Amino acid sequence: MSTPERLIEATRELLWERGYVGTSPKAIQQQAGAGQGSMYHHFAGKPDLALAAIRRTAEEMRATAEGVLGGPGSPYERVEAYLRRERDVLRGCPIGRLTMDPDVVASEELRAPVDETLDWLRERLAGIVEEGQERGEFAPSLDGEEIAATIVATVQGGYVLARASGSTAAFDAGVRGLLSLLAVNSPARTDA
Amino acid sequence: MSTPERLIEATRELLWERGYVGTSPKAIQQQAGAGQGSMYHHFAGKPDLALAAIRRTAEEMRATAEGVLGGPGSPYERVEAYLRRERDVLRGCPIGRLTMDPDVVASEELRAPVDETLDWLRERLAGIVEEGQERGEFAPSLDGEEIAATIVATVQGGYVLARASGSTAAFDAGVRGLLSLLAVNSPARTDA
DNA sequence: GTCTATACACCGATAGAC
DNA sequence: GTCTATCGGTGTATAGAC
Repeated sequence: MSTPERLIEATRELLWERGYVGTSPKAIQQQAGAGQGSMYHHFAGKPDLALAAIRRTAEEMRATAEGVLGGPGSPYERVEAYLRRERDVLRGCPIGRLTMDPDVVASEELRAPVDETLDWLRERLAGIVEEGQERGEFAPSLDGEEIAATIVATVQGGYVLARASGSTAAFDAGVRGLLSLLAVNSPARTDA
Repeated sequence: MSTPERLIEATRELLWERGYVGTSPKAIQQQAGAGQGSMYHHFAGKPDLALAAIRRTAEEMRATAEGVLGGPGSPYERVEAYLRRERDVLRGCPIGRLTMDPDVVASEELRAPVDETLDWLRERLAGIVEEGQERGEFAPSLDGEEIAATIVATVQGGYVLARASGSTAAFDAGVRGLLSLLAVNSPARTDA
C-alpha cells in the first residue's frame, strides 16, 4: 500500500476511535508508519488528511448500506436487514460520531460528507418505506421521510446507548422495539 | 458563586460544547475566571473536575426528564411530552455526547454517571409504556423495555442527524415518525 | 519522497511564595 | 485560597538536507 494510502487508512481508524479533536498528526504518522515530512508532503495538514479519510469512510458506509437496502426482499425485509445487519456496535458509527466533534461541525468542508451521507441514507429509506406503503406493508398514514429519520436515529442513538453501557444489548433492544412498531403497522403481517 | 462552583459550571459548559478530550484545564480556568493554582486547590485534576461536572449534569437531566415523565396525562401523552419537550437540539445531549469521548468511555468512573442516567431513563420509560399497555393505549405485543430503548435512541440519534445537517428538522422528523408509529400501535387511539 | 531539526504554543500538572 | 513559576511532553506545523 502506498504511503498516502496508509496515511488515509490510519486516519480513518483514528477518527473512528478518537474523533477529530482526539487525533494528532503524530499518532497518524505512527499508525501509518510514515514520517513527519512524508505526511506533510502528501497532505496539506490535518484537515486535508481528515477530509480524504472522511470522504472515503462516507463512500464505504453508503456502499455498505446500499448493499443491504438494494438487496432482495420486500421493503419491510430490506429495512429489517438494514437494522439487523452486522455492526461493530461498540465502536459506534464512524460517520455519526463526527457530529459530536466541534471542529468537524464548525467546518463546512468536513461536515459536508457527513451530512450528505446521512441525508442520502434517509432519502433511500424514505423511498423504501413509501414503496412498502404502496404494497400495503406499512400503514398509509405514515410519512416516509419521518419514518426514515426515525430509523436512522434509532441506529445512531443505539450506538450511544450501547457505548454508555458497554454492551450491545441496548442497541439490539432499540432495534427490536422499532421493528415491532413497524411490524404492527403492516396490515399484511400477522407475526407481530 | 464560589470558585469551585464556577469551575464546575465552566466545565459543564465546555464538556457539552467540546467534549472531554477537547476541554483543557486552561480553558476551564478562563471560562470560570479562576487561576491555575485555584483550580488545582479545589480539584485533584481534570478527571476529578469532569466527574463533578458530569454528575451534576446527569442529575439535572434526570430531574428535567422526571418533570415531564412524572407529570399529568396518559402514558402516551407523557411519552409525547417527553419527545416534544423543548431542547437545545443543535447543542446535542450533554450526557449522550460523552459516549463518543474515548477517554470517558475508557474510565469506569466517568462513564458510570452516563450509563446510570440513560439506564434510569430507559427503565422509567419502560414502566410508562407498560402502564400504557395495561390501559390499552399500546399494543400488548410490544415489549416495554424495547420500546423504551427505541424512544431514547430516537432522541439521541435525532441529535446526530440535526448536528450533521445543521438544522433541527431531522430531529423533529424522527420524533414525529416515532410518535406516529406509537399512535398507530395504540388500539385505543383513532386519530392515527 | 523521506528524513531530521527546529519552532512555538498548549496540555496537564507540581512547587512554593504570598 | 490564590498567584506566579516552572516542568516535561505533545500538537501542528515549517525548513531544509538528502
